[in-house]
Amino acid sequence: MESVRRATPVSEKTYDPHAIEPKWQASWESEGLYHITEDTGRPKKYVLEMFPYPSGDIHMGHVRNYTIGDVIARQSTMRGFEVLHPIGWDAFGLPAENAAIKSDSHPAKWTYANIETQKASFRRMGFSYDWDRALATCDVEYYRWGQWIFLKMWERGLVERKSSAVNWCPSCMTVLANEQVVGDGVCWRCKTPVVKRELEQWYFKITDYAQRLLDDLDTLPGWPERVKTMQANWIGRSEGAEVDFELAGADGEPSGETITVFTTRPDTLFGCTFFLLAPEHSLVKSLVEGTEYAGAVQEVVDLAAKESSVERSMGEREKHGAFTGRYVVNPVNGEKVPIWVADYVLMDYGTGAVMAVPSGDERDFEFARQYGLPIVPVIVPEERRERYDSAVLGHVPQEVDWDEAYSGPGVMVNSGKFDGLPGGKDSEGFRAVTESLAEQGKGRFSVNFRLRDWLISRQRYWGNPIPAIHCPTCGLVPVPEDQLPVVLPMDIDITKGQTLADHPEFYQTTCPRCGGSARRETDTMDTFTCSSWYYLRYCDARNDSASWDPDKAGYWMPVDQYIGGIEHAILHLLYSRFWTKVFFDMGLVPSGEPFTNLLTQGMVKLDGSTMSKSKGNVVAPEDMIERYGADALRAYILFMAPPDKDLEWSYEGLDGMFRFLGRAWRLVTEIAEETAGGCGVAAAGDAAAQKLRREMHRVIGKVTDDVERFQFNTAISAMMELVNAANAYRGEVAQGARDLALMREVAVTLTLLLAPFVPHMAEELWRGVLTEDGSVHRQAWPEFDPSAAAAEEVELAVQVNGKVRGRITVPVELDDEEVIEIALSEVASHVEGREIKKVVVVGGRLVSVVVG
RNA sequence: GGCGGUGUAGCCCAACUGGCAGAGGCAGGGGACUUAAAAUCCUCACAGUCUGGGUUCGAAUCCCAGCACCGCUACCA
Repeated sequence: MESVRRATPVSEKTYDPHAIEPKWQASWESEGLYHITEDTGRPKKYVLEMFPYPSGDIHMGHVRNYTIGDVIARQSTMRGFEVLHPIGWDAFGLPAENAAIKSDSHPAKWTYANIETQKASFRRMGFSYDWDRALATCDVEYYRWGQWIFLKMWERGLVERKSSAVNWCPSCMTVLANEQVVGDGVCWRCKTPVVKRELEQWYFKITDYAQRLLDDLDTLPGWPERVKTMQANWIGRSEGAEVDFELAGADGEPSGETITVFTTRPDTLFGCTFFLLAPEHSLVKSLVEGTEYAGAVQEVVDLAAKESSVERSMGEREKHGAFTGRYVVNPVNGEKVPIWVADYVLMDYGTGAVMAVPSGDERDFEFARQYGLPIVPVIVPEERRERYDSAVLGHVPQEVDWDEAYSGPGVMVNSGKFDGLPGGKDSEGFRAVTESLAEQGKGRFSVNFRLRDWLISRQRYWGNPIPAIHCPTCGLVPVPEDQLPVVLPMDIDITKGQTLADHPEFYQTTCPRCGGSARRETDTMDTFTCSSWYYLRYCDARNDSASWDPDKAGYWMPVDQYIGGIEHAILHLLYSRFWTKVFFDMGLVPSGEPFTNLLTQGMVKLDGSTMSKSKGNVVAPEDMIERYGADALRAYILFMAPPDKDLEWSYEGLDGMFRFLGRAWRLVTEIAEETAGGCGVAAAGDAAAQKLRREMHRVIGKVTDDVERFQFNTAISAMMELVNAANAYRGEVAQGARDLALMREVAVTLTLLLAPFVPHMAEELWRGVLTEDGSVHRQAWPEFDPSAAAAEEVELAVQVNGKVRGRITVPVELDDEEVIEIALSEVASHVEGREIKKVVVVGGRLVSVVVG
């Protein structure tokens, strides 16, 4: 093959991102290229990335998140959709307060300065946002509608103020929702161990929606399975029964008082050999007061209180318990069961009381062994029944020769009239025992959820004020709608750690109901309330008379593609689903689910660990933009790995991406020069041209398909192949003999395919180099023509007993029988004299011959 | 402990969901161009898919049993 290498190019216009990127960013903005409206007649698509917290400079995680969204948005536009692609800032929150304290500034100043910094970075990245819809949740024009929503929730009975043991972060000096206590019992934001405090707080009754939140996960096929699993686990639905145990008085006689427990295994009730109360249970004190048991019980209570304030250790914790000296009566057999206090019983799950069945429950088993309590087998595998059945033994065994509890299915023994029934989760015995209890009024089928109400009040300044007033005569009074917004005052001395509770001008007010003097609520709302509806505000961001116009939400919602980090699998994504269901019930949105499809992107790592300032292993996006330009960074972060997988940063790889962009640039510019004098008419072309044309169409198909499946890494590699194929063609066919029309088509196609990935470079190639009209980002996506991609001949491998013994090249239109004939003659020497048992033809791939 | 993910060339990653293990890139070797270097271009080698079984004409892909690493979760009755 003759190597027809160009000499020094005629034009020395090399790829220079620093010249073209700012130019097009300014141009797009002045043209209003990304400003969108509702009434275009094109189908809508809502592409959304989780909005950032304005923490300062952007990091690689942002780059990845927003680049993925930008490619989807841009390609969707080219494919004919009217695309809503907005951005904003989740701007309330504690870091602003902390930073302000440190720098003797104001949270607002810090926040808005950071927003400007990030905005500039996003512009430099070339993201196609409709800036006219940008918002910050700390803008009063935004948060006033959060207050309005709060009032609507209140009207609907979804707001509650109640006292209970709550999570308190001593570092953030505020309470936290359960979802915000992460990992090993630490604060989601500052990682400080959380302590329990009994406090009166504001809640949203998300538990009212527990069943719907669980059920509707099934309506989300476009969500990753693991996110749905995590949410289902968090909601934690358990089917079981409530069982009422009557408390025996101190004299041992029935007291008439009952304690109800929740159990998922009512079939094991006959094996209940002790009864447990959580240390925090309200009955504990009265049961032991003045008795010889008080001391030991108090020790357990004190230990538990200390435990929860100490960082919990990994793995199993040792169990502690003490007998109270009192008994309950087992409703199925009237037996007296001792009541113990145990620190493995949680006050905030179920009723805080547990029927302990050591033979069937791992924890109870351990506790029984530790304190020498009896273990009565009640569910045993059928084949071992005789060893434990009182009907055989003549007495009820009080001990088992087991190393662990048996919680699997089996047959009921030592259970009175239920003996012989199958036992286990959701078994016949499970139902029979519960029904029997129900008949006597001592129990009932019941469903229990792990999910608890969402604690939304925060004792912090930089948040959305809760629109409520405490009136000494009227009690809790909502701020009337026409008195909204409750404006967050700016004149606060944050360096002294002041909050609204230190601001009399704010909290001194009058009761809207009776006119008397009253105190305004000084807590602010959890920042997750702000992020629970921002995607709706984008639909109608400048509305100053409503949170949003339901018609506009009806047009854009639900979000077609949502993109963000897995860390919000429960937090933000659960809260947003909850609010959307409330809005749906209010008729404000068209669907009960906010996000139809969810893509959770992986982390960006360096040397195997996540980048973080504290580890000092951060690669700053701004530095990379400065060196290689935004386009190379965008393309590279997509090229390294599929979007949902973690990726390992490599500087060398970015070099390679920059080289590729340079090659693509050179290819298009050289073709532009070569075809500057006209292209002539497209000819049938020689073999080389045909090959290039096929390759071009194959790549169109591949890139289209890959973008649809979010396989941006392979989409980019396909574009590399197209560049390689075009260069091979130019190496093969001498200048003057080339098919100019085809080359021009390749250059145009490549530019269009590149456009969503490297928007600045593609725009410069389109308008500047190829001198085409309009913006490349308003062009139609290249049409894939399968027939143009199809080859006339295919090469097939011929296998004999699984080994490749030859190759044949056949016209694609040959039928299987003809292919087999050619294949057999190709491998005749391997088949000769042996019996052909089977021949398999895999179209376009291979022929497999099986011989005896 | 529970749930989930990943394991393919020195490295990052592909493989039409059962069909010849390699598309692309990085790093490496060789070459062209250059007085030289950089840049650029051409070219080459390298693994039999974590291990052990099984199903199949055929397994990276499906099944079973393990191993390793990484997430999330965890006394939820």
